[in-house]
Amino acid sequence: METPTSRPVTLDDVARAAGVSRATASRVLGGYGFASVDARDRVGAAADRLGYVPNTTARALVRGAGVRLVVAVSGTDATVLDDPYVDRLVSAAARVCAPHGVGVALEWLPLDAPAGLRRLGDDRSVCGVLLVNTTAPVLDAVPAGLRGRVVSIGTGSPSVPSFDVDNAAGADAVLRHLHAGGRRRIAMVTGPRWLSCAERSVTAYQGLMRAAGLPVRLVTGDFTAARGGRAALEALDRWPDTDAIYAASDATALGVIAALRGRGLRVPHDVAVAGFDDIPYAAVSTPALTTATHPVARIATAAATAVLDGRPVPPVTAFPSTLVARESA
Amino acid sequence: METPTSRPVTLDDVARAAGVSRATASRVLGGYGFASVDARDRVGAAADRLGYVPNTTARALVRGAGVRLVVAVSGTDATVLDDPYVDRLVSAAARVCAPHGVGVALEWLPLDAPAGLRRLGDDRSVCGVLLVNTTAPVLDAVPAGLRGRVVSIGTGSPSVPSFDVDNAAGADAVLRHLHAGGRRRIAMVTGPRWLSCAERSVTAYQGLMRAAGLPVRLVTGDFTAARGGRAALEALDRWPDTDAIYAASDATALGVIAALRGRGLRVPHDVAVAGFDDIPYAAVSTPALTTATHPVARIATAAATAVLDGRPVPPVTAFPSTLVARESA
DNA sequence: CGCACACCTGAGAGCGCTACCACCACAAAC
DNA sequence: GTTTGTGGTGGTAGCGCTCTCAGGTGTGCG
Repeated sequence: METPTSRPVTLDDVARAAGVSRATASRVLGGYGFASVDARDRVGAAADRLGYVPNTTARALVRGAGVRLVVAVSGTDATVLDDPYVDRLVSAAARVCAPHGVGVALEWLPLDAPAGLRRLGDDRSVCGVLLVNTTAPVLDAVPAGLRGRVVSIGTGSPSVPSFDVDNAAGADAVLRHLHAGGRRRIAMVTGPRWLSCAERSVTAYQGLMRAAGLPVRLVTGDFTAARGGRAALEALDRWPDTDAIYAASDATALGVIAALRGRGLRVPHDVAVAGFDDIPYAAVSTPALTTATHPVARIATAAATAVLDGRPVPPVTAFPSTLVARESA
Repeated sequence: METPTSRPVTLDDVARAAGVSRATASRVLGGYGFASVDARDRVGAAADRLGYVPNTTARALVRGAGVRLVVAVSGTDATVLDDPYVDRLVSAAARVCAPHGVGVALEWLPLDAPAGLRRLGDDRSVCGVLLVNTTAPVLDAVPAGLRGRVVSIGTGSPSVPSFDVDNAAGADAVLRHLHAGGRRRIAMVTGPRWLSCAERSVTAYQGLMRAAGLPVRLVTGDFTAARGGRAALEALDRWPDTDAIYAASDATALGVIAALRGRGLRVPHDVAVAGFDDIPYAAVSTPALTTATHPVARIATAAATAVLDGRPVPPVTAFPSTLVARESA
């Protein structure tokens, strides 16, 4: 297939073997400009024979294109990177980027130092940024040079298009289901309060409760199961007659169920529990978790594709969230 | 901080601003070779003032270094990429690679066409490969040019170092716990049978059962919850007196528990269930899952660091797995 | 026949950077 | 005085590729 020397096959080698100039070989392999059928055949054959693989790095350098897509996750500390949600985002992005010769990097963007975005904007090896857990300060810190190369997974801004699940619709569907099931004293375990996109479901919850003349019972969570459990107990202590708990994430909901069980409360008999995300484990939990879908992989795929394409994107792309009614509520 | 022109700041700009040659600026910023204190100061100041960020792409090109680390997951079809295990691997790798200016790509390596590795070996933009779900054909397909740049997460070979959890020890710990709890008719739901590293726990199971004079009851799973549930029912149909099920993964175990519940069987009263991995949801499942730890992030971090460093690595690095006894067994 | 207008080609100038090499200054050793 | 360093520096040749540009060769048309 290739010469015994370990030197990698370059475009020059292919051109020489095909008896054409490097320029012609580049045109054929790059699929642009003119090239005769003869040249096309010869170059193609030579490339196959030599096992030529274009050097993405050199190509990126001359084209001024980037080779990395950075997933920048905001948060108070680096533990935000431990979230399975981030794992799914990164993984889906890495899958989309692979055929383009682009790799994905994962970074924590401290909430109080969003200036780190400057560096990303000045780094020509970065072809785009996926902002996760966006907040207003982060959006403000996006340098002009990054415009068109950055999208947000969550809340966006006029200059930063956003991709996210329709949080409000999902919350709405779940809460209506709870209400339809006869629940009237519904508490909510929120996500982190500084996270603007998570606040949408809080707003939806508040709106629905007020409209129905029901009490608003908010306890703060952070999307994790452990915190969800503690939050549930806190809610129970403050409002012992609570008959349903809506958790901002399935992980939280699972923690809530475990805590409830610890208190000797039956789900859904005593307290109904519903989550958000429809993670794989929701279907096999005990009881099976009622929740709303959150197409994380699809969102990440769309966001990464948008940056990779570089074409203008509508300011907001909301992915529908639908109810998945199971046993827990 | 920088000129109003959108042209990115290059090393030339810094050198000019500092009144030195590009070579000197490169030495200072690269931290190699000689440079007077004066030159060091001037270049450093100029770089700061101009907001210089080195172009990783150019650096990689001239150094012949790669800019991507490819996570190549073998499997019968592309659904292997949907596994949360892969998500964690990719995410951890992306975190380690980020400071090095390296991005992570995720690819499916068809089990029957491991020749895809050739391409990765010839691609100079690839600085390394993380083989996941390795099998003998995959290891055989690793081209010589990739030696030293590829490591396996799972089983390795003389030329491909491996990083993995100590599957046998984990299985051993869990099974001994089951045995100590009085269980004698222990079935096992395996991982995919073609996956050599997963077979280690099967071997451990078989060895332990035979040594204890207990029946070997194997049903095939694929690490997913859905398949785990079906496998559990299959085991129950074949051996109705089964009093414990050891699942090769926590996801499987969760599926097993759900299926058992569907049959009206109580866990652990009627059938004890244990898993492997200690995923976050294991602690909050109902009942809380007994399992053995699997430090996925640490493994991926070590593997990625190894390829990034390029230093020789011991052929096998086994990460300990310890029992986490909870309620389910 | 000349002219336009295709189609096709190769030379060559970089992309931004590293690293090799030659060179200079100065000091210590012979 | 010459030699041998040793710290410090700049010139410059590339890394492998793309893409502009100048220059072909044909064909159709006035």
